[in-house]
Amino acid sequence: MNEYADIFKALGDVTRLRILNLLLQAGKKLCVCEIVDALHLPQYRVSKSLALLKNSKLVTVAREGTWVYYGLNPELPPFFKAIFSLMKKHFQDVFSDDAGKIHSRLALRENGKCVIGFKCNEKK
Amino acid sequence: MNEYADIFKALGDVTRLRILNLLLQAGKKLCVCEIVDALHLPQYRVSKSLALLKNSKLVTVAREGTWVYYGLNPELPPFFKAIFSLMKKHFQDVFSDDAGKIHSRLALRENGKCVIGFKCNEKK
DNA sequence: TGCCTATATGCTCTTTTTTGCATATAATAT
DNA sequence: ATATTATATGCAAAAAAGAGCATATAGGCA
Repeated sequence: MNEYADIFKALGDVTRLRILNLLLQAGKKLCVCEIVDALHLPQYRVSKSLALLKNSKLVTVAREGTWVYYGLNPELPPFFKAIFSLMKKHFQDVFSDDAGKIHSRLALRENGKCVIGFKCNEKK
Repeated sequence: MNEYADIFKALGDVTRLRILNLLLQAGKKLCVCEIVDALHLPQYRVSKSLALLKNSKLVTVAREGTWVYYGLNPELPPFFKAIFSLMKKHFQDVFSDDAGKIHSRLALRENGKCVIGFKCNEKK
């Protein structure tokens, strides 16, 4: 199909937008349980959204032991890098709760690493 | 759902992206037959894409007699205006044929108005 | 080895989107 | 009216996306 359409399609979903926003606002790689906890969404849903974002090359993955960290792909074409910086700026207000939650969650890290699982089992 | 996700979804389709690109590169309102001609797509497909873009508030419509002109919505929120200017810049290369075609088509206008229908009946 | 925790994925059901065709509407001219 | 041209839209089939649940995999540790 078309590279640009595909990426816009990947952006056309609230869960995925919220995940990307977390990564943007946190400014660092996040592990899956941190995202699950911040978004209050079922784990399988977060994992599936992350899988799609990874297929679209928007995020990259790095496993560290049991934990898996996702980060924004630093090798994105300039066009989408520009869109990401727009999102970073504008989404602060749109998903403001999420940003707060991820920051409290990040405060629980030890030596910069996630050491707890997710406490949130809410089905939304 | 979510305003941003909805608009990204509207951008997640090649036909719609190509239409928006025409509007961006032309810098003026275009009538449906001009778009059909430039994109070499069936008329119903262009009309349906335009209808969706209109529902997403990305474009506006103005009928002038038999002809209907579509233009970029000047009242978009700043976030999407910014995305549009990114698209205008970057899509010049991506859909370069389209831009050439719409310019030759626009050369056929008289007094700034479209005076011919579409000559292209191609099914792709 | 076996168990626990973190994460991924297969499967099914449901909902949305896309595609194509045929037809409807709208405006103009005869 | 009727015909013609421009545009929109209803409908049905096909394809794709989303939601939920259950289960699989993978790594760490007893």
